[in-house]
Amino acid sequence: MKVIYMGTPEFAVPCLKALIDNHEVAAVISQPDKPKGRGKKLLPTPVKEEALKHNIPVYQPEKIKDKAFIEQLSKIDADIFVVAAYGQILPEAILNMPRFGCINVHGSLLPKYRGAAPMQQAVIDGEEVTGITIMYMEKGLDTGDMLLKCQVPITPEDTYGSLHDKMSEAGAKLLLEALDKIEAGEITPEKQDDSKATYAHRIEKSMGHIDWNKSSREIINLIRGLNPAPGAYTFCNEEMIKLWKAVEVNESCSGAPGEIVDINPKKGFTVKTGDSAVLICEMQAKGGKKMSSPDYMRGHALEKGIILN
RNA sequence: CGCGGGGUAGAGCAGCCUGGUAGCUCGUCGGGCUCAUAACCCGAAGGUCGUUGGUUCAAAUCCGGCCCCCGCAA
Repeated sequence: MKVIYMGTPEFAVPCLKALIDNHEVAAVISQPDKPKGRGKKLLPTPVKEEALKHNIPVYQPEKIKDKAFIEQLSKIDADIFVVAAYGQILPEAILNMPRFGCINVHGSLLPKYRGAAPMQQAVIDGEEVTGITIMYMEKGLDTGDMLLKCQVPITPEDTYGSLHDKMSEAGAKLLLEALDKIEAGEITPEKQDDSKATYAHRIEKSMGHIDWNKSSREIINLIRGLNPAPGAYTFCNEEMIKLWKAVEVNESCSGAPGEIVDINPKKGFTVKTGDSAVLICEMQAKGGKKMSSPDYMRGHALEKGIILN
């Protein structure tokens, strides 16, 4: 089929690759390059970069609602639009444009986790399974009729990062299947049960501030869900440290939530939580890179009784 | 020209302001001690102090250029 693809971040790259290998990608739409990173350098989006490798025309409208741009799109006369983490809301003029409509690759099992950060939220919530939904797009946010789903398990070791990689691959596979079925006319859209809908809002950095009164499970899941970005953090002697990996310690121990209750030069240090305690495995101090907590302790004096907050 | 921190032994850090013998914790190797330990004691190896110019009798330290890493902000 002749498709127009709309996507922006790394997550949307495997889908684009799959489309290039199996269909005709007439154009790629991605968010405008923005000054990113330390020097304020203008960086292409991952999807744009991939498209350019294959000499596919890339459009980066500031606002996709722009009338002139919409007209340009219609001239391409694509069969279907495929959207994956594009980052802008499509106006109805676009939704109604292609013969087979607009479909979206979404990182959750709808109607659960509609919204911008479904994968992070699933890990933060301690879910054991999530998945991909391919759906028709309509006016509402992630409310369209569902076409195809596949499950992706979340292991206890998974982080947002590792889940993201599995999901983007699963999404690409499912997308191809969906396109084949749509073309063959052998797919039945299924309505979402709006009463079961939940929303995963955009992740903000402040969400990473650890509340040590919470349970060990909740804290560990937060750390997992925000790894590798933007990271869960706490303050130690007024200085922010990011925590990248922690495991629960079962032995009961006394102390206030946030208090360092054990120091082990080989394993790391242990912090009291609301219900038990967690051993910090990997962390990062300001200006430094990620390191194991025993490495950190070699150069920084940590003692029992210090309160993290 | 967005703001800031940093590059010193295999790892993590101190030393720099106030130039003058390369230091700490850990690891490694060798030896000793103990029923035992995140053990303890003795000894050893391991560094062109990111790179490159400059100042100086003398530069990890002061000054300039460059490379790389990281936090914030976006």
